[in-house]
Amino acid sequence: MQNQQVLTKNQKIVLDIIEKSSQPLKAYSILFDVKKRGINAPLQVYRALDKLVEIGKIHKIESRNSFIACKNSKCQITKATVFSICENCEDVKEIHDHKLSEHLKHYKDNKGMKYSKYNLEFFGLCKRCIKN
Amino acid sequence: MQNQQVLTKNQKIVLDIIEKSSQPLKAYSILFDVKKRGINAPLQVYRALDKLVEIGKIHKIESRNSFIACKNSKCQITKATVFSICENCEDVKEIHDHKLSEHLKHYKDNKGMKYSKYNLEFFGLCKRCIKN
DNA sequence: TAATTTTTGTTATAATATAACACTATGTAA
DNA sequence: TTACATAGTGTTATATTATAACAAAAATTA
Ligand SMILES: [Zn+2]
Ligand SMILES: [Zn+2]
Ligand SMILES: [Zn+2]
Ligand SMILES: [Zn+2]
Repeated sequence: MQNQQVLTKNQKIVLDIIEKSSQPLKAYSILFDVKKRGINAPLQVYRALDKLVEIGKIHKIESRNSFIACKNSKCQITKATVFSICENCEDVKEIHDHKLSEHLKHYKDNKGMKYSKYNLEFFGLCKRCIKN
Repeated sequence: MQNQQVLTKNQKIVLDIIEKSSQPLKAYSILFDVKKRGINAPLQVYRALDKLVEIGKIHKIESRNSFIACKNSKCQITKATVFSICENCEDVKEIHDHKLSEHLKHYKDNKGMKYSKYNLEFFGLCKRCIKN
């Protein structure tokens, strides 16, 4: 039931802001946006973010310290994420590639480690930025 | 010649500390360690770190905001990195897996993006931590 | 030499994230 | 219902990570 969880007021407010954005948002930019809705302190935002990441509603883009909504219900179970990031315009998209996911999910190293999660970030130039 | 570059004094000091550590180090912990060697300010450390990352001598572990020395000369060209991170003891190892690297290097999405770089972080439990 | 670029040292500050504590709401079990 | 446990809230303060701005020194180049 983890991914059908009832969200609290603050969690809903923060998720709402992130879902309405096409691009990843930073914690303090979210804080700025939600001040008119009664959230006043960083910690209130970070707590909501932590929970939303935990239940898979959003993902953290580690290299950018920012947060993006997940549109794929499968992520909420797998905690396996792949992103494409344009280094020029900072456009970020989540990649859902079944073959790639399977490959990574089943990856085994020779050190006897047991993996439960992965995060892959591709960097480059998006179509639009290549042209310019 | 990028990866045979002559390092400056500060860059050498910082690289030396990181290479002597088996585990990733954080910028301010590096700063603490190098104070006896004449480096006094965060910026001096961050500047050295930036350069060392740029030339591939070290990598940043994005999810941990820490830095680890690279032992594989190939990384210095490819900017393609894979890490395994134990979520219990925080042990980090760089993974060099030719097949995986090739797979990722040649990955193409359907959005027309041109990738020049990637970073993959696997999370789980290391052999030792599984037993305990 | 002079001009240019890179690195340095320094102070200050920005941006990102968590600790600690008292309190409130919600769920679960006598 | 009461008691207890769990999770979330609001708040203040603080820790951690990272960069801006500027003047001076060193290294590179022409
Ligand atoms: Zn997702
Ligand atoms: Zn772009
Ligand atoms: Zn490497
Ligand atoms: Zn471990």
